[in-house]
Amino acid sequence: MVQYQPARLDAAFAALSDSTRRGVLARLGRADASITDLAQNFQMTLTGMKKHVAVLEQAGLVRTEKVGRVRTCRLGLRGLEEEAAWIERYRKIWAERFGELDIVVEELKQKEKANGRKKRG
Amino acid sequence: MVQYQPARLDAAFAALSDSTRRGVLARLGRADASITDLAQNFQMTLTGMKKHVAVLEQAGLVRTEKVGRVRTCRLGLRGLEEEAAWIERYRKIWAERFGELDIVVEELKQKEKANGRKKRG
DNA sequence: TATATACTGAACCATATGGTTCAGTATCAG
DNA sequence: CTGATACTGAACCATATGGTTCAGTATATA
Repeated sequence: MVQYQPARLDAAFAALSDSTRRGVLARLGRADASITDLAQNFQMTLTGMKKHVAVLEQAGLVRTEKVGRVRTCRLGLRGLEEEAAWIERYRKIWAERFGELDIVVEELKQKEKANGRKKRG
Repeated sequence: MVQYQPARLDAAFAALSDSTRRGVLARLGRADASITDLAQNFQMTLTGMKKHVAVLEQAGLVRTEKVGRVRTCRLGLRGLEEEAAWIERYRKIWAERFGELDIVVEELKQKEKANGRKKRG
């Protein structure tokens, strides 16, 4: 059983609720970047970008390290396991509640392709 | 390819960033409820709960209908497909970037069990 | 040493959020 | 008609958010 830590989920979902921050995550997925890099990339002041990075850092999604003048930003050590788990749980509830199993089915199709015959036979 | 609508993701993730609202979704997953029900359930004024419901409604996660005096709240017509897709995409990037493929592997295990032989052979 | 670069912190601003109270309006029960 | 119930809207409050500018500090470069 996954144990949900409310404050953690709060922080992560809040961090993800801003398109600039989602963009920063995508950007850092391609390569590490300095605050200056990110600020230029998203057309924002250094100070503004610093704040976004701080939000991502507090949510554990980004970590940073300052060497000399430059603070390098990288993807954080944790992924989005809890968040994914929460959402998946919701999606199952939702699908059950509506009896519209399309979504779940679509997801399971690949598995079914493989295992389906067992049941069919 | 999934097309991401920033404003929609903003609204949904923002809606999910509050534990009361996540609780409301879980609650509505079990059964429809009135504003009064929810307010009692989460120890809050009607007005306060109304606002939370409004946030969820705007994000498309809840829909409501007023009959007589009572506004009944139900799960919305859309699930969290986009949000799940965004998170899964991030998780893949994250896993690739770290070379720690455990997460992806764990997810793909079932599929691989099925399709693996094709590649192996 | 002088200058440019990279960040940082404080202060400010407008708006949003999460909650409240209070004063309604609308509906249902008798 | 009377009263209770269920919601609604306005107003208020404290705090957070997303951004800015401005004035630093620290580091690299010439």
